[in-house]
Amino acid sequence: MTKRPSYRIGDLARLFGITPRAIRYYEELGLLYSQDRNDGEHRRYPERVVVRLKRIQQLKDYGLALSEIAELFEMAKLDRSGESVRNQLAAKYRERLAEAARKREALDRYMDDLSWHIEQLEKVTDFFGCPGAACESCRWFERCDVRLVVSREDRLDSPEPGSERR
Amino acid sequence: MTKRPSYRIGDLARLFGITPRAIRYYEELGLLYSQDRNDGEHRRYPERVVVRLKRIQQLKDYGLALSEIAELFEMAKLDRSGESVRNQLAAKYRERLAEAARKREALDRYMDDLSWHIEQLEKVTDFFGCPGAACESCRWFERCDVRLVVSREDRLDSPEPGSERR
DNA sequence: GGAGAATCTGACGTAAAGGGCAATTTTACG
DNA sequence: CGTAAAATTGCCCTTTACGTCAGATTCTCC
Repeated sequence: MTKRPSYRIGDLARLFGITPRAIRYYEELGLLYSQDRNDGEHRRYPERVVVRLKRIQQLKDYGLALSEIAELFEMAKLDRSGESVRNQLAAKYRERLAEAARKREALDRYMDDLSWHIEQLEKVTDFFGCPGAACESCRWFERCDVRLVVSREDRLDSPEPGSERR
Repeated sequence: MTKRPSYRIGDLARLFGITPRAIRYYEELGLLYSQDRNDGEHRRYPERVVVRLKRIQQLKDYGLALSEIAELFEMAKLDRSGESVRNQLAAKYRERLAEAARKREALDRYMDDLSWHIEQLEKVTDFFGCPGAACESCRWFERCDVRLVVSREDRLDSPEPGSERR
């Protein structure tokens, strides 16, 4: 009967800035285990779960879904040496890293595009003439991707869709 | 009765690499309008919607939710001059840009972190001893965030949670 | 032992952007 | 005209990570 300190669900929730519901959910998914208890008794968590929760948060932050985290933990149970867990985890990390790199590039392009559009919005005086008549004199014409899809004689896009004016 | 060419839903779908369902959904959200028709008739879209769809895809790519795109279009209807639409759009874009910048920074930190963890995984031999005994001699100790939360005498986290072995 | 706080279980709800039927109709083509 | 392809409406389903009750029970503290 070692009187090791144990946590109540609310303590953990506060400690990690999450709700009890989330913790129960993790437990439901098998990411976490509370100590044995009988029906209706409040959960008690050993200190270990603090590490677990921290790890869950880490992995979550690194973009793993809870199901993936569960897999890793499952694997860890079967693999006392830690060898394949480590490999798997490293693989996942590398995967995420590559993905992050892609995202970064996309983000860069995105920002570049946004900047361009902002600039354009500031300079283009005839908003509804774009795409349309304004294209003729548009200095962005070559970069414009709307143009590609639009035939010369098309007019304004915006006002009144199928509307009454004819 | 000008016989202007009009699109069928499937044409548009193919043209934009989306499904007819998606197009109907856009229409349902008021992002798109087809020409008047009676019950059960197939939808016909004027050429204009090609521009619309292109724009929707652009805005979507730029991270706007469909609801936001709808807002913009709504605004455009009320504002023939295009002035406030332009401002609003520019504001949204700037917002997205700032957000993207934040994301980029976060992404950089994230990648840095991931790299570190990968490196660590490759070097740390005692996976389950981390955090735990291995902390004493861990060369990453200072960067470790698990340590912050773990008391000295805590042991392995991974194998067997509340388990049978004692 | 009693008040009040914390927690329990169970079930349903949410958001976003469509996906996937199914039964029926419309349209295009030869 | 007959068929086959394409569309129609309506409605429920999906995913993820919880949120949000509600009513009952348990814990803590005085």
